[in-house]
Amino acid sequence: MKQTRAALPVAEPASAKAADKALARGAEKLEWARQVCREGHLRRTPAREEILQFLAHQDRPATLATLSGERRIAATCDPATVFRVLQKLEEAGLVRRIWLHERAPYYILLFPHDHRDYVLCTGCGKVEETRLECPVQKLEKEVGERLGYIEIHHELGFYGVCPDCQEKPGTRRGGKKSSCC
Amino acid sequence: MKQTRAALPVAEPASAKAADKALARGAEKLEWARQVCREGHLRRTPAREEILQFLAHQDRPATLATLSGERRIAATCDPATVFRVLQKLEEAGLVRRIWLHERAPYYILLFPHDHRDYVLCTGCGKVEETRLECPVQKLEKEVGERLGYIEIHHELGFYGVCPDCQEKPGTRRGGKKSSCC
DNA sequence: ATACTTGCAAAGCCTTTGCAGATCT
DNA sequence: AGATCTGCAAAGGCTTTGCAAGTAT
Repeated sequence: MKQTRAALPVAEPASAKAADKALARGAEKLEWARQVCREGHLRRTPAREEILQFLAHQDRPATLATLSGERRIAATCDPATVFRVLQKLEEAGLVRRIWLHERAPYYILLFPHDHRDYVLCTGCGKVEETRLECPVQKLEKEVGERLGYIEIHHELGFYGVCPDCQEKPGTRRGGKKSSCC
Repeated sequence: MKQTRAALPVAEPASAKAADKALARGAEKLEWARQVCREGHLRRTPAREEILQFLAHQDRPATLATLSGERRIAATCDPATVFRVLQKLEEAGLVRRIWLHERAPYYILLFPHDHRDYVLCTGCGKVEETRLECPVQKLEKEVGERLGYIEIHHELGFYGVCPDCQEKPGTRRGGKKSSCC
């Protein structure tokens, strides 16, 4: 499943308008992230800047390999640094590590009120976001009350075979993964 | 977070009656699992038998380490065998590998119509089941239709700080994990 | 000036695999 | 007999860390 590790292509926005919007949103996130860094007394370094830029403009979880492999980040710093930057960002509450379907952790930016759920292809490992209303948010409170947990959040992942993989053989459950996407 | 790796204690049923019920359900699952194995022409070996017994009576995901460490399984076979047995069971559709909050995969038995959602403590790593109605099942179809995926399933995990960890220091986000439970 | 960051290289942690011998059907 | 399993030991893949040098404040 090499594909999972390679840089995930950012989905092409449907229109120029949508592209503008996505860019604006990315800029907004980036600004927020810088602000939080400042408040957390994290120094502004090239590595952090590049990583935050990437995360802010990427609407899906990224692995360490994805990040380290991304051209601009790779040109700026070492993979170990990427790891440590993410670690710091996590401590600062900017980033969260989640586990989807691989041994490798995925990282997401925790922009406020920006919860997303994902769909993963069990064939090729592609990750997309559902773009559906998430029905679980309100359940969190209930879980907390019944079991006594606090500071609750959730992660919801859908797993299935994507259209591309459906056309290729050898992609089914338990079989070896294909590399279509 | 050593606790995650050690054998997870099976929750004490509230009453003798509940205990009986849980046992009966475990037996039912075990019978089903054996049946599927037979149909899949998987040989009946001590290792498989022990592992299936454990999974059938355990209502929460178990890691390789948990399984390999369990007394009866450890006495029966080698960790590499546990790994391979689980691999085979996964291919046969009896077991699924899921990723919760650690690099290590968790394994669950896929007893039909037995979907569960979990709550994980970000402090100590404890895993419980929510015992709440899962509202996501019906969303699966929608996700499939919109994005063209087939053979969809989902995994939903809640993350928070459990009651035990709330009493201990150093358990908060980004901090080092405690070992209370 | 000094505390935080980074690169490089090495260490770790678990999973995963090869192979020869044991087992199940 | 013949295909499957298993143990042991070694290989792998990625994350994680130590240390000395570099850099932001």
